[in-house]
Amino acid sequence: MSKGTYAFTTPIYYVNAAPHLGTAYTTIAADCVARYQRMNGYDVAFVTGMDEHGQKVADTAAEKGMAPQEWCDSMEPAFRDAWEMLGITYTDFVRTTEPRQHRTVQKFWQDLYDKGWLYKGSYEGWYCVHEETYYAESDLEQNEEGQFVCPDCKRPVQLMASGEENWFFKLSEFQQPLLDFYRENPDFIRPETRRNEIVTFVEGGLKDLSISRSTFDWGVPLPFDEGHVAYVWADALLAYITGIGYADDGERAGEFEHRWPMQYHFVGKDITRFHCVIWPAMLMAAGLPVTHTVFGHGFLLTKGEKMSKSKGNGLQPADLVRIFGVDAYRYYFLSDVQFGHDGNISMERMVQVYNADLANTWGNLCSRVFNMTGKYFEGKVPQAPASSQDNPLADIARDLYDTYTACMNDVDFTGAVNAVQKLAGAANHYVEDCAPWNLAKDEAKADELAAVIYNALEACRIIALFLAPFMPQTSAEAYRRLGLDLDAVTDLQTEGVWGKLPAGNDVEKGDPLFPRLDLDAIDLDVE
RNA sequence: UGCGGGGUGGAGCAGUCUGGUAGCUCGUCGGGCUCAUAACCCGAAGGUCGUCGGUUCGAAUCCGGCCCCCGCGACCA
Repeated sequence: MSKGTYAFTTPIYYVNAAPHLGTAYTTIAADCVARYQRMNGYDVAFVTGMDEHGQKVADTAAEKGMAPQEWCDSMEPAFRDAWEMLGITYTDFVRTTEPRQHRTVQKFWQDLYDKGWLYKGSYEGWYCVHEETYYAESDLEQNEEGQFVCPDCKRPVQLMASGEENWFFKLSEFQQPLLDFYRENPDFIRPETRRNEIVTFVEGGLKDLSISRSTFDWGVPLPFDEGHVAYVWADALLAYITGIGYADDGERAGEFEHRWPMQYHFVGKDITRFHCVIWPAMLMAAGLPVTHTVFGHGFLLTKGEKMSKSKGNGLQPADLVRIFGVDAYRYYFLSDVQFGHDGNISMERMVQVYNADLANTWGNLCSRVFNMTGKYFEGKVPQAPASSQDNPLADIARDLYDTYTACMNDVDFTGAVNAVQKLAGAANHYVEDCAPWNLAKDEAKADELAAVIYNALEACRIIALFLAPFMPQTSAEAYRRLGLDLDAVTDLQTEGVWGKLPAGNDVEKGDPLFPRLDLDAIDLDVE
């Protein structure tokens, strides 16, 4: 039945930071794709997880008086619960401390070792613990006390004793192969501005990458040199393949070969470099195909600034879910922020979008149409006269699948939502034009009334259907009120055809799907 | 210094790649309807598209100069 596999990931989130609006944003976007592709008949693999290794994690655990594993375990519920709250339908949650991830990391790097892509060397450089990266002295900055500090995080760096040896991956040999790859696969890095950045960076030359650490042991030991553990990125990136069964000889044997390469890695724009340079080079070295597309989305900004708690604008996902509900939360971030661009978000805007799009347009459409069905047809979908196929809503609905699909395949969530909302707007318009409340006063116009109500109901069904990847709960509820089951949908295209709503179905008015909100009445209580 | 993003009616954005009467949501003003969540529908006002110059029959869109804002610091996508 399946059209094939469709696999993608969010980043494997760093364990030291609980989920926030940013991580939730990436994850919601991925979930929207997951739900969409399932409705399209694909067998979806959606991998997320937690990145738990590295010195910073060990240090944090020590500060808390915990063993590293204990600290990581204590963070898992924060992620699992957040994703459950947001309705995230991941298919695998990979923790980098799991035995299967150890198997992946060891198998992968052993393979690259065997293939001659690694060598042991020392690095004459300065090391920043926070960034877990070495810097050349010429790249360093100095603080007020004259200390050398990390150019990225401004923290003091340590001079690593010469003779300290690490394993290096011959990344520099991939400069040309990567540039060729970018040229031949223009969709590999999206959006385009991100792509240009990466190309410029790689054209500037690549240094070999230190992929091991021997100064601490909180990581996966390299099988060919047990005194070294894998560098965090040499570990975390591989969680993507662990999540689809790489190095699994048990019940998931063969899954990796079936699902790789993936369609997408959805990442924040700050980590596109790791995904667009190091990761494809690692895969090329292993002789594996490269993920089709890395999408580096933008940041969410409040009042034009990056979000932060220290500036007092640290909205938490749970706060917004409490106020708006999970569906409106998802809808707002996916529809109002162009995926790929930075987006300004605010409570004012959220309330505005909620009231305009959800309460007034979509929710109210359901209310008025379902209510009239109750009033004029005893709560049953009227039999549509043959002529009802010919109406302005059917015309719009006919083109909707193509428009919507083109947007969704391009991860243009805003465009997809706008296409659906056009039908909702047209339906409100249509009801106004046809004025069923007048038709109901004239028995000679019973057929016309039936046609109008049927068409309006059918528009509601189709809107609910196409909004389902964005707002799964309310779409399922709208379907239920129409006497249908959204879970039974297996093919969006056929389900989206006009006229599928069966006459005679019971229609339930129900409470408003999206009660209007008053900004002034909202208890922010965010601090 | 450097790298990147951006400056479009009161607010937030789209349009810029592939030049051709400036579009959307909200807000404002006037009108209509009554099925509906003070919702819905119609109409109107409001922009020399940061700035200077160039190319062109024609530029928000292409080219060059300049000005301003933001990110590349922080719990972080």
